Amino acid sequence: MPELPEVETMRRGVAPIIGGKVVSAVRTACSRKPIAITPRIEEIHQRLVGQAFVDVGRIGKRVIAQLNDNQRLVFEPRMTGLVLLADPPTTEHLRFVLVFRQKKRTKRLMYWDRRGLGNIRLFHEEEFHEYFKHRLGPDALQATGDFLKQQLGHSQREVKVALLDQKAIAGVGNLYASELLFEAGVDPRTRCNRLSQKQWGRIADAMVRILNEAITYEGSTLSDGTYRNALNKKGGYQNHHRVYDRQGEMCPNCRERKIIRIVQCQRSTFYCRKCQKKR
DNA sequence: CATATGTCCTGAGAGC
DNA sequence: TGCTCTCAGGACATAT
Repeated sequence: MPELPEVETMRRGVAPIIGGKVVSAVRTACSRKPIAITPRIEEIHQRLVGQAFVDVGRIGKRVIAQLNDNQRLVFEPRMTGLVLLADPPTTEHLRFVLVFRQKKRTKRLMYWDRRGLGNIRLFHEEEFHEYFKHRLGPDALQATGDFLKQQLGHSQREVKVALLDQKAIAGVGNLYASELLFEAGVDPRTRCNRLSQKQWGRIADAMVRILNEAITYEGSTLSDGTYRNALNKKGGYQNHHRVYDRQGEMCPNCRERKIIRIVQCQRSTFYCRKCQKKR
């Protein structure tokens, strides 16, 4: 499930290769029910062919490829989407292909998505800013304690649930929410409006630290093996998770209590009762 | 307005 | 073996 570190890894893999490249063709490629692509593929083809990519950026869990006429092509992988340069895990779930023809060799940027819950959107510049203005908060790597407190400090939601709200802060998903709250020593069930300034500071610090650490390992490839970097290689951070999917194991911090699993908003949360106490 | 729930989708794994 | 059922969860639509 690509969250910020996985999407950043895809971005880093793709950026140096497609920067400056001119699009020669756009294709959909899938026998399955098509994923959401906006606008229609014919219009995307007409608007992209002949344009060059000038930058590949990211906000939260989206890859944002910018063209020289300021259009933005946005990939949102959601659960199982991958942005790839190398051949995908299966040809069956390949959904979208950009072709770059150079002198001799042809390069491709592919979007592969097993479950097909992701989407691709092409925006004009103003359209892009308008669309995300009320949908996405600042990127989670920019988090500070003051900002999180200002955004979420009055919410009555449990903090782990609130951290998944992309309008407040963009990039934290279910896996890294558990990991960063463990790092911060905060009980995931604590209501946001019960958290102290100091705790918000610890949460922000842990957020930036954990996400960056996961980026250095190129993200987490879980037991289903779905997530891959742009070259179709597995990430390595799953071997460094402290709590995620480790219920029943001893807490790596106190080594006294076992990690437990609870459910919040129909999603799994993992934490240590001793190391993550309220207040 | 804030918060909670249902929905999409596929494949892995459990249970019989 | 082979079937059916449940579950995983990101973001949005709809309900409370």
